[in-house]
Amino acid sequence: MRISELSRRSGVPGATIKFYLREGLLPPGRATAATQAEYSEVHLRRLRLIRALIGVRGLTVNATREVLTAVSEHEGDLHQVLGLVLGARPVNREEEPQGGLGSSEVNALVEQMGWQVSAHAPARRVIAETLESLRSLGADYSWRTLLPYAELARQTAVLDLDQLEDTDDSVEQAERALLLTVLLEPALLALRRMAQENESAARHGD
Amino acid sequence: MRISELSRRSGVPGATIKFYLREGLLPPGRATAATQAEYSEVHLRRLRLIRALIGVRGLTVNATREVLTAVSEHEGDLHQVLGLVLGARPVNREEEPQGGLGSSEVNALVEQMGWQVSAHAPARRVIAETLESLRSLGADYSWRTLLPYAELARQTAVLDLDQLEDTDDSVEQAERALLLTVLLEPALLALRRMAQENESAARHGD
DNA sequence: TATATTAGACAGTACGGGTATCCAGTTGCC
DNA sequence: GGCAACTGGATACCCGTACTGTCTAATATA
Repeated sequence: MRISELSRRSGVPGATIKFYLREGLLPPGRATAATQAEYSEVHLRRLRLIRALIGVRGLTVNATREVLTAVSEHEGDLHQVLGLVLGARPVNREEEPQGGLGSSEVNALVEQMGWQVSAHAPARRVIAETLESLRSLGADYSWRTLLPYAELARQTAVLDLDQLEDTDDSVEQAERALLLTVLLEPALLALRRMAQENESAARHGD
Repeated sequence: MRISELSRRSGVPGATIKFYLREGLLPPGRATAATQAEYSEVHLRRLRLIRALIGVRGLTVNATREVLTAVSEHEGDLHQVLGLVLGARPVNREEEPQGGLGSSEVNALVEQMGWQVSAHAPARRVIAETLESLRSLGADYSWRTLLPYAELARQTAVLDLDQLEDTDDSVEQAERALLLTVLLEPALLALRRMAQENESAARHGD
């Protein structure tokens, strides 16, 4: 398959495919001559995955590359792949040393839940930041407010991991881990919003 | 309070405050002369909210303005405010007419849950898109796969709405609705990721 | 009156995510 | 073998977003 066919079958403009090749998101095709390369079904699949990560989820090109290379380097060790995927931040902001006032709250939350979570998990930052923001806005949120949410998150994670059990193929499993952890996120938020609308309607009549 | 004090107390650069004023995110101060305006605590509070929406959550300036004006126009009717807030999309893409194959799936899901959700809720699109993406990638996801997630989303929404009950002040309530629906989202995803890491560690040893 | 601020307008910047153009090399087909 | 059509790769360019810097006339402050 040449680039034009890849473009036609994926719906992605040729120029954009070249851009992804340049950026290292898509591995180069097998070169058959100086101006000719052969692309496979793997490329097509990868291309669709890239589009989903960038388009459906809002990952940046950099974040997408990091996730993809991490997954393909460690395919086989599901736990490790998950760890790498979980490290990906949707909106990359500069890495500050951390040490804010909210991080001890996160520790309390993690401890209360009995969770085993690495100390440098970006998710810790996110929660600390959110708590700090909420408080700077006057809301008296603490880690205790998040506890029931954490319990629901735990149940969600059980659902997630269940779906990874019934696959043996390591490549398949790695990709599925990606889909579950990263691609499902907008859908889960959307579910919550619909549930909120419904709950609000139920409580305040219509 | 003049702009420099507003800048100092909020930590936001003066030039950026002027930008928000220009963009209509921040209402203009009370003009005392041609080159003098007076800002209040309300401005400070609003400014912090803007920063949280743009910085912590990844809202665009446009989305932020829409949400803020919607909230301040309808403060008082919590259900309506919620509806307006829920309409805000994190990553604004152009509104296509919709009608994809996934939307009937969303209908099935909503019906099965017994939810009352408006037909034009953006969340429907998000779920339909996600389902279509997942399937184009070969995963055999259907609305049934999402059912248990929907149930957890319902429980989350109950938590959310509970927290809005114990406030009478309508302005306070509107702002709290904003915080809960919009600002809490990254934290909820972060909780899920930590729970996934923990669950993965528990299942596959360490 | 001298100095510092200020509001507001406008131009410029940095970055992300692509597009468009060009060109030499290659292929298919008569 | 000749020629149009296509290809891969490099470079330049474009557009939107979120600011940031500079300027100016008016005002405040000492």
